[in-house]
Amino acid sequence: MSISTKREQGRERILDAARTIFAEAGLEGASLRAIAARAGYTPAALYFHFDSREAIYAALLQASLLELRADVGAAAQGGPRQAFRAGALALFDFYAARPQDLALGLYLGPGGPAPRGLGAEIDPELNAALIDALAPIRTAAAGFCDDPDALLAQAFAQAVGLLVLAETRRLRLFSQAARGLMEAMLDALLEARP
Amino acid sequence: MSISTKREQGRERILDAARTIFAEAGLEGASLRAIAARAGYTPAALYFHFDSREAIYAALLQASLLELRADVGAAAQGGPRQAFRAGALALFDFYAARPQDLALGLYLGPGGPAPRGLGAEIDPELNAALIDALAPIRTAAAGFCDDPDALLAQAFAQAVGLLVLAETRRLRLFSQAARGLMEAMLDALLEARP
Amino acid sequence: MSISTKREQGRERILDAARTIFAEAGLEGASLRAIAARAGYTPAALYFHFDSREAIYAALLQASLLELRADVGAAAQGGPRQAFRAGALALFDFYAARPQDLALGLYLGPGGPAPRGLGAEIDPELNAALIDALAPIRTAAAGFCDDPDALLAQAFAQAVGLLVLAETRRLRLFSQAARGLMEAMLDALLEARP
Amino acid sequence: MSISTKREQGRERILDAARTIFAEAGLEGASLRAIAARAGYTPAALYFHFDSREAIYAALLQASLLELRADVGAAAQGGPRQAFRAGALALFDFYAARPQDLALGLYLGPGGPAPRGLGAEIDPELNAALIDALAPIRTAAAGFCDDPDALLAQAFAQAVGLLVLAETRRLRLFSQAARGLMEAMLDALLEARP
DNA sequence: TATGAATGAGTATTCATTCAT
DNA sequence: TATGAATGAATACTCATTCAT
Repeated sequence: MSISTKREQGRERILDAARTIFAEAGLEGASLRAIAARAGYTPAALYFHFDSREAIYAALLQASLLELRADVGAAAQGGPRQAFRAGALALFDFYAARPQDLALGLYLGPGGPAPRGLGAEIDPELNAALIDALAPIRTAAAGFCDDPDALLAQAFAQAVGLLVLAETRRLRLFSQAARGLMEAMLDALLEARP
Repeated sequence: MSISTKREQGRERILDAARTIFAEAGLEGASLRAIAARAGYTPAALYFHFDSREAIYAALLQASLLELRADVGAAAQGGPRQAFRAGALALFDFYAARPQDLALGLYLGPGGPAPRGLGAEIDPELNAALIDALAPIRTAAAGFCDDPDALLAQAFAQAVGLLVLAETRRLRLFSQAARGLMEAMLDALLEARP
Repeated sequence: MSISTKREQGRERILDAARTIFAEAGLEGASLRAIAARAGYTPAALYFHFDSREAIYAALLQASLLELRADVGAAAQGGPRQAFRAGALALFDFYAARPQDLALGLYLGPGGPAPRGLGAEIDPELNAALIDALAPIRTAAAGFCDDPDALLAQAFAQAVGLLVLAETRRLRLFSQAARGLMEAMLDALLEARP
Repeated sequence: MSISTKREQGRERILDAARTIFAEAGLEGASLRAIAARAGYTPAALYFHFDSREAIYAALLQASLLELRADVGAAAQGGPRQAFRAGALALFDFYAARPQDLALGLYLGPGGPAPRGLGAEIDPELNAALIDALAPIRTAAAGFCDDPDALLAQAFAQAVGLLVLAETRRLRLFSQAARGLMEAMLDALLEARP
């Protein structure tokens, strides 16, 4: 157990460093060297804890998705329609507060939005975690309509779209009004399924 | 005319090469060297036609936005509601067919979705081109509601969100059903504003 | 004559541009491109007026040495000792006022003080111009001692040394007191040859 | 000890290579790549030992100044006047034997004699080392006159001027007679302060 | 578990120069 | 006389990764 603990400590030290760097410099600046330096390690040392730079990203994303699940799960309470609305807004708020996690989640890394996957092995695991995190929203949707996947997808897409456009400052109004637009869109979706 | 043509030829040769590389390797792989090699040029030769690598990106994006404007303008015909719907779907279809242009448009370059802008000087010009391209959708929306900016933003965000999630394969269903979801969402938006 | 005039005009335009760039950015920044741009020419156009970048430098230096000769000649008046002193000080003042010309004169270009010569062909010509410019000082020295070359060399070296050290800020005091040191050194030299 | 030795070995290998390249090709040719190649290293490997190309230059200069101090200190013995004379001649001899060190010392890099310093942080350190190296000459001067700074500056400037002019072959006679001129100048300075 | 040392491939950009037109 | 187009070689520096110790 002490060994396992020590191992965990090393991992956490690295992940904390990575989080800090991400917040400060984005995915771009989060080079392995930078993370190692911040963690007080040599670059080579990171390879005892992670297989590659991508594995660090993946671990970070995994942790982020766990937190997302907690947030969404806590919010999606009450009747189905209200739970759906609150869960989707929690999703929005989560990523609004941590834009780097969204970038990580989409792996908006060097190369754009579809950078040949996150590495074949880790993808399924992460995808499962994502589906898990969104499950409460889907479950709520299933309570009042028969195509919950569609509703979930639309809400998710709206959140991601609004946040990406807000982050990239593609339209002025987005920065301010994004949350209001998200709410209005959810209301429209709900109204359309009486 | 022959002079202008020759100059234009060089630019087009480079832009075509850049387009090809983008499609093959994404923004990530579209290094200046790679573009030059594909165009059959020396890296240095590109600097005769463009001031920097970013200027090539900008030219590519500019051209893309012009085409988008044409597509959207052509589609947004008929009564306001129908024009809105058709224009937004044209926007969706445009980027569905050319995902790299979306990456370019968001400049999802190294560093995630908000990489400190495209360089201060060219940003405004490109943003204007984007607003221009979306104008027909906004105009149509203004024909049947009093917050056309909101409607435009929601439709734009939905398209971007769906496409980004489809491209990144974040949810299985997206790839197939994205367009249907886009349509349904537009219908919900329209229904909510009778 | 009109042809010759036009040719001369082109040369002067380039040399003026080069002088400006030198003053602003030093030898380092005086690339052929920069000079051409400042002159309103294409880089390639300069090759109709000069054989190479070095040839431009050489022409600049040639002109500078002509001006130096004028200054020194005008100053080296009166009795031999006084003429020597005044001539040497004129030399000092000349380069103190135009440090870039000193850099050019020594060709303190990339590579230090002895960068394999200024190009074999132009060297002799420039050297003759230098000897010419310094001739009044030597002549004056010949009026009161029998080793005028030594005196000239020592005075020249002292001026160059003081100015180089002042320019490079190697010793604090140099910047202020350099001229006083030059005078005192000349006086010591004169005293030593009564 | 073995660790320190190995690390030192790498640094020395690089510095030796740099010295060789300097001697062969001057500061100009001493590119990072060239140094690395000569040392049998990859360019990237140099960054393990030094922070930048300038840091290599600085280390070289630092070492040179230490040797200069030793030479000058050893020579500046005996009564004040004799110590001054011998110290100044040691200075001259030192740089006469290693002209590249003089170039380095003046950092006669790209851009002429005053290329905006060696980088703000290392400058003071190197300047201190220079002052240190010259201290024995100054101390000796203080033993027989009340403006030792002036005397030091004049002697230093004369050495630098003679050597620069000799290296650049600006005057034929310099190459041969430079040391004699240096001696005569020192004698004149001493005579003028009885 | 961690380091020191090193690699090889890569980055964008600048340079003086050439040559057909 | 001048340009537009292009070259080839060079620049310092960064990257993720490997491996012996």
